[in-house]
This record gives sequence, C-alpha cells and structure tokens, in this order.
Amino acid sequence: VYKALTAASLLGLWICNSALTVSDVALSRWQEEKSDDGVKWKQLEHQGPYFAPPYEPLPEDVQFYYDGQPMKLSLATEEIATFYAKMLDHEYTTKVVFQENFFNDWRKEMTSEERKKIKHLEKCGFGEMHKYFVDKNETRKALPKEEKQKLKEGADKIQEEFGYCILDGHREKIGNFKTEPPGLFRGRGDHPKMGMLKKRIMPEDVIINCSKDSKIPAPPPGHKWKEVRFDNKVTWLASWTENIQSSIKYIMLNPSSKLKGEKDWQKYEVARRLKGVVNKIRSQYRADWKSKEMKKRQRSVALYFIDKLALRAGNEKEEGETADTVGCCSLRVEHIKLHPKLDGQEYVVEFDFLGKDSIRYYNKVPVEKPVFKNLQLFLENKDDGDDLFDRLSTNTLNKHLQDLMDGLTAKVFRTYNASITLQEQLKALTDSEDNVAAKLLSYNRANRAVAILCNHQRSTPKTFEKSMQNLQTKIDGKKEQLTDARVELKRAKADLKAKKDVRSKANVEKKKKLIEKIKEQLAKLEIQATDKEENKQIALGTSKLNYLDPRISVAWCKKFGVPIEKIYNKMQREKFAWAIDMTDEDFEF
DNA sequence: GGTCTGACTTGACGAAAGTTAC
DNA sequence: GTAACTTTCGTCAAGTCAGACC
Repeated sequence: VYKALTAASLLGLWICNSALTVSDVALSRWQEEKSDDGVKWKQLEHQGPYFAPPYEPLPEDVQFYYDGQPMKLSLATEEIATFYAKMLDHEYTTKVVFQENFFNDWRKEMTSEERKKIKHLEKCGFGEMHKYFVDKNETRKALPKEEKQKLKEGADKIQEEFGYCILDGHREKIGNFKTEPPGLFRGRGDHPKMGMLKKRIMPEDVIINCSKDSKIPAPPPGHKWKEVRFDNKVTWLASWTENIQSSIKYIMLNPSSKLKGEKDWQKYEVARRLKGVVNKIRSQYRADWKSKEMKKRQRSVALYFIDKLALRAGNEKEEGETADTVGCCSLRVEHIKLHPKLDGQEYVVEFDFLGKDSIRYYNKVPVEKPVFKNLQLFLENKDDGDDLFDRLSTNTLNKHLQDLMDGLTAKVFRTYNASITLQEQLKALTDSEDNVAAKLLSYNRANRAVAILCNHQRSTPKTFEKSMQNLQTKIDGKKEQLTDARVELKRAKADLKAKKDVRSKANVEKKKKLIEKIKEQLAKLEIQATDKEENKQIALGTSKLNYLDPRISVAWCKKFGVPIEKIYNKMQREKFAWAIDMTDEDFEF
C-alpha cells in the first residue's frame, strides 16, 4: 500500500482506499519517512513571483489640490496620493490614526519643496483624483464583451506562466504567485499602524527558493534577486520582508497541491488521535484543578477553556505594534466577569474580549465549581489590565500538551472539537427520508453549530434584508400559484365528473402533478429562507475549509445520496481531493 | 525557563465571476 | 441584453507553533 501511495502521489493521483486502517498505515509510514530529515521536496522549479505593475501616472487634467490650488506632484508623491484618493469613501480614511500614519509616511517620500508646502492633510484635495478612479472603474466594468475577453486572456496567460511550478516531477498550482502591490496598510480593528505606506516590492527584496539543478528563474530585466537559495526543508518558493511589521511574506503552493493536501490530512489524523486520549486528558486536567502548584492550576483551567470553548491559544503580542486582541492564555482580568448565580444558573463566567481579527467573543458559560473557585483565586489582588493566567504561556502549555500526546498543541483541540461536533450533529439531524434540500439544511445546521462554537462571524451582508425580502416575495408567489393550481384541479375534477372521458382524466392527473411540483418548490424555498435567516451573521466557510475533516462530509454525502457538489464548490473539491478519493460511507472521525 | 523569529495555518473581506430576474 | 443579486475566490492580515539562542 505504501508503494502504491508513493507511486500514485508521484503521478499526482490520490489513492482510492476504503479501509481506514490501511490509510492510517500509509500515513504513519509517510510521516516516518518525512520526519527523518525534514526534507519537503527533492526538486522544485518555478518562474519566481509576478510583480505588481509599475505606477501609471495620472492624466494631465486630473489634479491634486492644496489649499484649493492645483499642484503638480512628483511621481512618487503622486503615487502615494493616489493610494489615499482611492480609499476616500472607505471608513478607514475617517480615522485619525489612519490619517496621521498616512500623512507621516507620505511626507517622508515627498521632495523637500513638496514637504515645505504640504503641511496639513485637511488642506489636501483628493476629490478629482478619487473621481478619476471611480470613473475608470466604471468604464472598465462597462467594457464590451470582446475587450473583457482580451483582458481575461491576458490574465490567463500570466497565470499560465507564473502560476505553476514543478514539484518532484509534477506540475502544481501556486497559491499566491503575485507580489503584493504597494498601498496603504489596512490593519484590522484598532490597529496602531493603519494607514502606513506599504512599499513596492522589488526583485532586490525577493529571495528565491528552488532546486540547485533547476532552471533558476530570471529576475526582470535590469534587476537582481536579493538571494537565490536551495532549501528543501521549507515549502515556500519565494519570500520578502514587508516593511510595516517587518514580517516575512511567502509565495507558497495552492491548497490543491499534494504537499498541502498531505499536510491537511496529517492535521486531521492528529485530531483523530486526540479523540482516543481526550478522556484521559480531561480527567487529568480536572485533577490538576486541585493541584498545590499555581502553575498547574492555571494551566488546567486554561486547557479546560480551550477544550470546552474552542478558544485559541493566545500568544503574547508586542504592545503598540498590533491591535489589542487576546486568546486564552493572554486573557486579562477585564475580559471575564464571575457570576456565582445568573439567570437561574450557577458559576457562570461571562467572557467579553476581542479575539483574532478583533472579532468580539461574548459568551456566558456555566462552568464546573472548581473552575469557578480557581478563577476567583486567580483574580485576587489583580487589576483590570493584569493577566488572568500570569503563570502561563502558550509555550509552556504546548510543551505540556506535547507530553500528553505526540503532536498535540492547543489548536488541535479546536480541530478535534469542530470535527467531532460536525459528526455528532450530522448524526442527530439527518433524516434519511428527507429530500436533498432538507438534508442540506441539516448539513448547514451542523456546520453552523461548529461555526458558532469557533465564533466564526461575518458582518451581515449589505444586501441581506433585501434578498430576504425577495425570497419572501418568491414564497408568496409560490403560495399564490398553489392556490390557483388547487382551483384548477377542482375545476378539472368537475370536468371529469361531467364528461368522464380520457382527456379530462389525464387533465386531472396533470393538475395533481403540478400541485405536487409547486408544493415541492415551495418547501425548498421555505428551507432556503430558514437557512438564510439562521446564517445572517455566521460564516460557514472558515470551519469548512480549516476545521472540519472533509472525510466526515464525504462519508455523509455518500451515505445519504447527496451529490458532493452540493456541499463543496470547485475549489473546495480540489482542496479536498485526497478525502473525496479515499473515503467511503462508513468513515468515522 | 523566556524571547525572538521563521514557517506555516487561519481568517474576514471585497472584487470578480456566475446566475437569475426582468 | 442587462441590471441585480449571489457565490466564489483571491488577498493579505493575523494568528499558532517550533526551534534557535540566551
């Protein structure tokens, strides 16, 4: 089996394999082989990144104004001005931090004459430039079909040339093969660096990673790479350091690639191993709630939260460099409230904090008594801004988890709990007698339970109310159709009674069928409306893509005769190709 | 142990593409 | 045929985690 797997993989195929134990064996062998020296590939060849197009100067008649007077800007200054002008109707430009950061960085790039003159942002007139870009956008949208086709062909050609690489003998799609264009940094939430200038990436900034014996990509004419290296222990093809946080950005493979697929598979296998030991781990952390060591108590309470509430680990962050957000280990006193009694429940913890992407986490959770008592203890003599778990770091937590199970880290609990919830919910909600639409509602509801657990929110779509209304109109229309059809059936029946001929009989049957069809359509619409309403502020995509073992979904589809296309779109089917191929209806997470 | 940093995953958002309604 | 709406997908920011170093 292992040989077959390797061979199949080399061909870019996924082994079809129904026996789970067999795939387990294949995986562990693969892991063994992979872990020997950390080698990720033997051969890698690609074209390097596709660079953002150079700045196109504004036409003569589009002007920047200062203090009401038109002012010709140097090219570099003009380019940065256009970044701001383009964003004029975005909320960002109303924020003081954004304005100040932008203005600061902009002035740094000005010529000394410009800097002497341009001293206040509020005297800058970007309006004409803004209008120019809005118009340009509309013109592009209104382009005739053939022109659009030409643009598309141009993009396809670039994708074809830069969008693929050769990895260990097969052609693989690259995820992000373009460098990020220059612009103004858009941090999320209350980000202290929002509005700062994100500089243009040049070939001189880029490190290329490929095989020694491959055709090394040529830098654009007149340029050089920062470095060319041959590191087969990492998976990236190119990288550069970005100037806002000085973090490294990478060009990597598409999720559909073998490399990423195998990694994904491995992730779910780790989560499945957790399933086997989770009860033991749970009794252990319960025991630790009574430990004499403060460190252990904090660790065990934090782990309880991570397990029960699917919180993120919560690494420390550098103050003032990013938005103030937290996860489990970085929770502060101000983020929880303890209620001995609340709404008829005992020992309730009220969480209120900003998590990743500054998404608010708000939850009132009844906890076990020892947890509550411990929290009271942790809070003693602390101020709002102090760490709740002052003796705990994600590092020590993960080291502890590693001791409990090989490969176990805090985030595995999120994967495990998400996947097991999906499996349980699907079991509880699916009725094999239902039609496909109703089964899909059950699937979405199961998916939704996970999204709620993981706190995956979305802002209500701008068109939500309207599209809800439209759907309601459709439903009303269908109802009317149904009433009409019923009247017609009555009429047809009366006709049959009077005439008693074949034609009238056929007509009655026809009307009956029509009613059935309309009823079905109506039910489908009503299900759609329910689904939509329940999904108003919940994002299903993130859990589907990152937390739910796809084999659960594939098995469910097979078991209940739901076409896989109903739950996974094209991209998702490509990403989960490994699971679609190997899973049969009996798969258990 | 703590800190720093490189590599990799996760995440919301919005533009583009696709579909439906008129 | 096109406007209106929905879905998909690319983008890039923001996390997690491990290993090096002290």
